[in-house]
Amino acid sequence: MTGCAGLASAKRRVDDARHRHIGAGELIMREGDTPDHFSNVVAGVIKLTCTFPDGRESILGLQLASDCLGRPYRAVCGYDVHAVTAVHLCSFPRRLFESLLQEFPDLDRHLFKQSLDELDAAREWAGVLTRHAARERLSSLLLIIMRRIEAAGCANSALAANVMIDLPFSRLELANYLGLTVETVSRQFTQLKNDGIISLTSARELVVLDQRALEAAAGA
Amino acid sequence: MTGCAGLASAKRRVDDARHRHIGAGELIMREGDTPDHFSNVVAGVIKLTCTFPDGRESILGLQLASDCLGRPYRAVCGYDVHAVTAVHLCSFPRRLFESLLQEFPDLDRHLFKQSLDELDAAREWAGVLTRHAARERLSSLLLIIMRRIEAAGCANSALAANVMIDLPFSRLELANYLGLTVETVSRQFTQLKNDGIISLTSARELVVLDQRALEAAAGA
DNA sequence: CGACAAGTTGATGAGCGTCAACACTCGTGG
DNA sequence: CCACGAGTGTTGACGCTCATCAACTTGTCG
Repeated sequence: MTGCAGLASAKRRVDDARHRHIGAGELIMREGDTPDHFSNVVAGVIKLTCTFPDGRESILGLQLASDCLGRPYRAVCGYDVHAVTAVHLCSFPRRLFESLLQEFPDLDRHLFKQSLDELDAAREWAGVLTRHAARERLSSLLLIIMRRIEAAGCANSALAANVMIDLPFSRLELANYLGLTVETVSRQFTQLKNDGIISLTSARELVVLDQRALEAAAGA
Repeated sequence: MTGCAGLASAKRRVDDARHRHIGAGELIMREGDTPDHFSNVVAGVIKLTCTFPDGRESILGLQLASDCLGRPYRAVCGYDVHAVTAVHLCSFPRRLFESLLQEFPDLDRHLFKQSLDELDAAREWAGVLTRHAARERLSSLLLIIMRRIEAAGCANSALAANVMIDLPFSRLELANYLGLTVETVSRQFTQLKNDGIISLTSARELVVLDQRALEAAAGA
């Protein structure tokens, strides 16, 4: 994974790129905002959420390292954006960024490709959410997180050894992402544990003991 | 809505564009295919689905008129593609299309913008699916279809008059899209009818009598 | 008219939401 | 060092919603 290589090289040529550090839980953008900056996620986890009139919050998607925040050709933001963990951003003024896009077609193409990948991910997630069973949903999410960890490049995971996952999410966030309640999420965790599929070292730290079984539990 | 204006103008300059007509229910692409054509949807409704080992099918997304089928920078298809209604496509050989993209930056930008809109739609849909109640889900879907009908340009709907919806989907397809069963979908329809919110003239034809109430039922 | 698919309705049970009590962690202050 | 409290996670009991299975109705095409 070369990540946002085009962006990075363009960045070096531009003085105006600003680094921003954001604490865990902080609000980055609100629905309806028209941010004047375009950012690249350097580190951390970001959640895109919407809040319903009844107070429930849904997590619509995530942005991880090398993902982009904000978009060309569209100013307004369609959802709330929060930092889940501490986040490190690299920001460009909007106008500068759009001129960069014209100057560097490769950059434009890279962003296009990346947004198509995000589209795939969003649709895959919609597919997970159509599966009713709580166990299936949680297992699917764990597998997706696992894959992203692998993609991030820890070579040892290719050994099919037991993979350790450090969850960036609270139980409530998991529930909001899965369309379940905290209690149900918790119960599914202990069930997966009792079935010997995972091992919980702490609330946010777990080890996948049996990947095959986890995939079976995900129903795919 | 000018639709795929750039594509259309490019099309006129190209002999190789082929028109394809596909019957309702036919398979257009299978997951894993590497189609050698890139198509623009002229008319009809297309569903993107995936089938799970247990036989259940999920609808991941839809493509309507002016949407595109196939994508630049990625050959393999991640899901099955079926015609829901009769479909009219306008297809370009893949290589030709990719050279067109370089020749016409406007076209590239248009497709980029469109894919970002699709990303928004996919995330919005994920948000709907996190809401548990069957009534909320079906109401949300009806509203989304309504909006798309309006966007397609029937001026009279702006009058807030009763909107007629001609569903392209069977009950089973609705169920697969909503993550519910046929029976539950059917029950929700009759409940919305009994509540005076909609009126069912036939299984696939309904009138929205009270849009406000439908929005309330959607929970947003 | 008959046969098959599609849709509706009913009865029943399982799974998840809800409410409530309890356990654990962490930080603060006596 | 322990006491206390707030925040977070877990477990239990119960009710409601939706999936399941089944019967029936409607529509469509030969």
